[in-house]
Amino acid sequence: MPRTLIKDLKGKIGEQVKIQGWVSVRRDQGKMVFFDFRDRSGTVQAVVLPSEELAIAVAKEIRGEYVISASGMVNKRPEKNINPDVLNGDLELQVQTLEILAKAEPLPFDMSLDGYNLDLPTQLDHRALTLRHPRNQAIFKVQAVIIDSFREFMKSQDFFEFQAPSIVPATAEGGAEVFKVKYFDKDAYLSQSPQLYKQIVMTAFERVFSVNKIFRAEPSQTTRHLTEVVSLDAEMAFIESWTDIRDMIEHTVRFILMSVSTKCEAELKLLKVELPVMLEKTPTMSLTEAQEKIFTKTGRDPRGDKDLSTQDEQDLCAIIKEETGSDFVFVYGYPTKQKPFYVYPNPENPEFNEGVDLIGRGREWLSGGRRINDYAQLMKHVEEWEMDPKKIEMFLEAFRYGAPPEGGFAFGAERITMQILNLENIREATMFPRDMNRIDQPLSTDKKE
RNA sequence: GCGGGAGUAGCUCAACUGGUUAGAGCGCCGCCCUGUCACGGCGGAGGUUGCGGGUUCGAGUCCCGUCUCUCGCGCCA
Repeated sequence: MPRTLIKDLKGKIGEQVKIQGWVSVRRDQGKMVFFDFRDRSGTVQAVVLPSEELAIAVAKEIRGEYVISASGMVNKRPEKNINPDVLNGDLELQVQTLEILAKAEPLPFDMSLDGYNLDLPTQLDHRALTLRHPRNQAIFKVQAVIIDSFREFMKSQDFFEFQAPSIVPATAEGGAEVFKVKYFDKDAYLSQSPQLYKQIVMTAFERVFSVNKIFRAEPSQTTRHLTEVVSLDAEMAFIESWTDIRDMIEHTVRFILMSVSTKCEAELKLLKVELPVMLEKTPTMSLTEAQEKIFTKTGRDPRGDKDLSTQDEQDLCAIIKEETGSDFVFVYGYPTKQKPFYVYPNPENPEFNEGVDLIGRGREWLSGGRRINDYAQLMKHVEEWEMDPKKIEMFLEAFRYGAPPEGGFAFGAERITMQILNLENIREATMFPRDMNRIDQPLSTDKKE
């Protein structure tokens, strides 16, 4: 008999079926035994009646996470036994034959829905097991929808997907720390960002995006930093103003939120998450205006700071939420010297640039902005930023031979998953997180070889 | 890098100002249960209180050292 998926059982009431999957829990009633049964498509209750002597004998052996194959009749439950609170609570499989496909050792912790309450390090130490928990599956299903919908929206706007390299030559820019790798008898580095590559590809394909891993050797052990990240990057040519970038960011994030809302209803319900509110037009202000607003509303004075602090972001979001109802705010115009060489300075006030950040629910979601496309201006910045032109020659060549006005943006898939789901730690939104102190296993100093 | 918090059973936690044999829930093992709802009842096993030293009649608790985890800030084009 072919295997039936649990999600298809509703249409098979009264029929003989075979289902295969994992046992989430066994409820042994003595003479009869119940199981909660799980496959990739859903969960259902199976019941073994006392009359099925062979099956009962097998059922008594079964424990959590055993993999079993069960055949029997799909029954509608009697009215009084219907449970509206669980999936498939109105039907059950009445088991006739039971086969154990794989045994499982006793679990190291409680995997039940109610009892699942692990410290994050414990959860990550046992990722191979905790990945099976419905809560974690919900998080990663949402993440898959986020990445899919980014691709879908970019393609709908005629963006071209390219593959950015991970192995790169000498560090082009200061700032973030990089991982050095042995490259035959030479040195190479892991890419921190596809920034320069996406700008190169933009000069050929106009609108480009990439979904790729980036690596950062920042010595930061926080709830929102990883050393290995999935970066969602976009770059577009022929813009008229940095506001074209702001608008594209807004449309992209709106599309992602809508996709999550329609495709992940069950997951959002399980995770008890409400999506943030994005207005028709998201409030937009300069860094200076934002700092002024924080000062007048809170009395705390961040005016003149080179960037928004963590506290500033929280305060600003609270103020904007109260004034407009929006969970998001765009902030543009950062001190030119504080940002990378390629960011476009405001022609009327070159002290400030045309970079823009989207801040939501008190944290930075993504950043982008207009870039310098004029070769002479770019070379002037290369000089002022004391960079070695030889190290970015491929990038410079693209701009030496005609590059249109352009800009782009980038954000981390794990970070945005955390933001959308209101998770407290980015590691929850990462299947196999890498940080200073962990690569699958903790990197304890006393365990070092 | 700076500052705070924590480390007790497989997991999550408790143990008032130092005071019997360090407890509970869940999990595990055994028995019971014909409609359970990630059940229920009875019983049982399970601990070098991270590690090392010190103070004390007495240390999970106080002191010193050390290791690990964690949170906040900084860093993070």
